[in-house]
Amino acid sequence: MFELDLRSRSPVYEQLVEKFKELIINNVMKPDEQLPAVRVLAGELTVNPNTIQKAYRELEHRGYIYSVPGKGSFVRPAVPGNNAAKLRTLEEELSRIVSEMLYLGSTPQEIITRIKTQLAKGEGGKLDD
Amino acid sequence: MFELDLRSRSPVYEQLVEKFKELIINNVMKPDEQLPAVRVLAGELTVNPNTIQKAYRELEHRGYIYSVPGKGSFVRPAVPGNNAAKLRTLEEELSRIVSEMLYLGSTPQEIITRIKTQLAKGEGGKLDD
Amino acid sequence: MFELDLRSRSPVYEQLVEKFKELIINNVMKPDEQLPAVRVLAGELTVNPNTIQKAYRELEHRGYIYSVPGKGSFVRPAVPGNNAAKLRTLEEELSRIVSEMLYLGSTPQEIITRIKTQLAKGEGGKLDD
Amino acid sequence: MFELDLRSRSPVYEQLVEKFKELIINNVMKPDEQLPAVRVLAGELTVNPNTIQKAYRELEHRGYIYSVPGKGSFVRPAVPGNNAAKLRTLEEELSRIVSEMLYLGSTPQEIITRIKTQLAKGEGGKLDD
DNA sequence: GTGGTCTAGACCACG
DNA sequence: GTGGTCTAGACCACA
Repeated sequence: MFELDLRSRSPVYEQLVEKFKELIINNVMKPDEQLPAVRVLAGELTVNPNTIQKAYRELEHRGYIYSVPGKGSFVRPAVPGNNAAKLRTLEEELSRIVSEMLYLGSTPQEIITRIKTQLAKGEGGKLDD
Repeated sequence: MFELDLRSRSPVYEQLVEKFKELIINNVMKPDEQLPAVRVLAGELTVNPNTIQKAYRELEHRGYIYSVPGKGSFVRPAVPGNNAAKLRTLEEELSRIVSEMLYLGSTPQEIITRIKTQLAKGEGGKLDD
Repeated sequence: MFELDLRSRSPVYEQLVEKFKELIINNVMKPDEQLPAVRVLAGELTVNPNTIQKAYRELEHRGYIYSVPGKGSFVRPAVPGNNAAKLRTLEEELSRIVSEMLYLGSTPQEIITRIKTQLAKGEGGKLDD
Repeated sequence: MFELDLRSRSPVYEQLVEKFKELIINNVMKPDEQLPAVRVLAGELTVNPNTIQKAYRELEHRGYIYSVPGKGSFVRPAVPGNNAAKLRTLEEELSRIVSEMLYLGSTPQEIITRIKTQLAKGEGGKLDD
C-alpha cells in the first residue's frame, strides 16, 4: 500500500504524513474513513509503532484527521472556511515554483497548459468520486 | 534585508539559500553581481560566518552562484540547457500544490487567473530588465 | 586504514573524499554498505568530526553516497545513465596525462600495455565480485 | 594568447602554470625558447605581475623552465632520465582515471581506442614538429 | 547512537 | 580583505 523510502533524507514519519495527506486530498480516503490502526500499519511497514504514532499526531495537528481515544483515527471532513492562512501559504509556494520554472526555461504557455490539464483532471476526479 | 527565523525547523543556512535563490531567480540580483562578503553578512545577521559560508557553498553546489577564493561570491548566469530533472521535480510540486488548493476550496478559475497574472508580471520583469 | 597527510595542500576533507571515491569505484566498498560513523572515523583519524562530515556531505553531493540522518551514510549504487559530462572531463584529464607521459619519455607501447593490463584486472575484479 | 578564467576556482597563477606546461609538453614552445617577460605578460593579461612571477617560480620549481637573472625565463629542455618519480605519479593518476571511466560506464574497448588515437596523434606531432 | 546544525575562534592562500 | 579549512564543543531530531 505504502512505498516508504528508508534511504530518503526525509524522515519516515514525514513521508507517512505526505502519503496520507495525498490520499485524503485526492479523495482516495473518504471523510470519516478510519485510518489503519497504529500497530497494524507498523507491522505491515516494518516500522516502529512510535513512528506511525508521530505521523498520526502530525496529521491531526495539521487538521487532516481526528483521533478518538480508544477507537482510532479518522479522516477529518474538509471545512471550506478558515483556510485562508493555508491558502496564502500555498499561493506563495505556487508563485515560487512558477518563478523557478520560468527561470529554468519553461515558457508561460507550457506552464498554463500543464495547469489547465491538471485542473481538468482534478475536477473530473472530484465529481466522479 | 533578510528576515531569518532562528526558531524555524528549517536550518538558518537553508533559509539563506532560499532567500538568495529567490533574489537570483527573480532577477533582483543580476548575473555576475557580487554577493555580500561572508563576514559582512554574518555581522549584519548576527550569525556565525561558518553558517553563511555553508549557505554559499550550497548555492554553489546547486548552480546558482560561483565563489572565487580571495575575490568573492557571484551570481552565476543561468544556462538554459539540461534542467529537465529539476523541471520534472517542480512540475510534481506544482501538481501537489494545485491539488491541495482545490481541496482547500480554491476554484480552478481562481487558480488559473492567479497564475496568468504572475506570468504576465514575470514576462514584463524579464523584458524590462 | 586511511593515510592522511595533514601537511598536504589538499584539504583533509578532500583527501577523505578521494579515498572513499577510490574504494567505491574499485568496488572495495559495495553498494549500500555503511560507511564508518562520523564520530568513529573522526576518533580513529584523530580529526574533528566536522571535517569528516564535510567529506561525507561532499561525497553525497558528488553522488557517491547517501546519508540518512539517524541511520548512517551508505554507498550509493552506481546509476549508468547521464555521466556524459563527467566522462568528457575524464577524457580531457586522460589526454593531458598521456601527453605528459610521452614528454617524460614513456613510449606509446609502454602506455598501451599498462592500460591493457589494468583493464584486464578491472574486468576480472568486476566479474569476480 | 592565453585564456584566463578569472571566475575559476583554481587560482590564476595555477592556470598559468598549466597553460605553459601544456605549451612546453606539446612542443609548441621549443627548448630554450624565451617566455614572455613578466611585466609584458602581466600587461597583456591585465594581471598583477606578482601573479606571473609566482607562476614562473612554480614552473621553475617543477623543472619546466629555467630563469637567468637579468635575462629572463626559458624553456628547459626535457631530460629523458630521472623522471621515474614523476612517471610513477602519472601512472597512478592514469589508473585512477581509467578506473573512474569504467565505473561511469565506459567500455574497455572505448578506452583503448581513445588512447590509441591520441598516441598516434602525439607521435605524429612529435615527429612533424 | 546516528547525522545535522551552529557557534566561537584560529589560521591559510590568494590577489 | 576575500573565501576556505579546521578545531572544540554544544545541542537537536530521528529511530
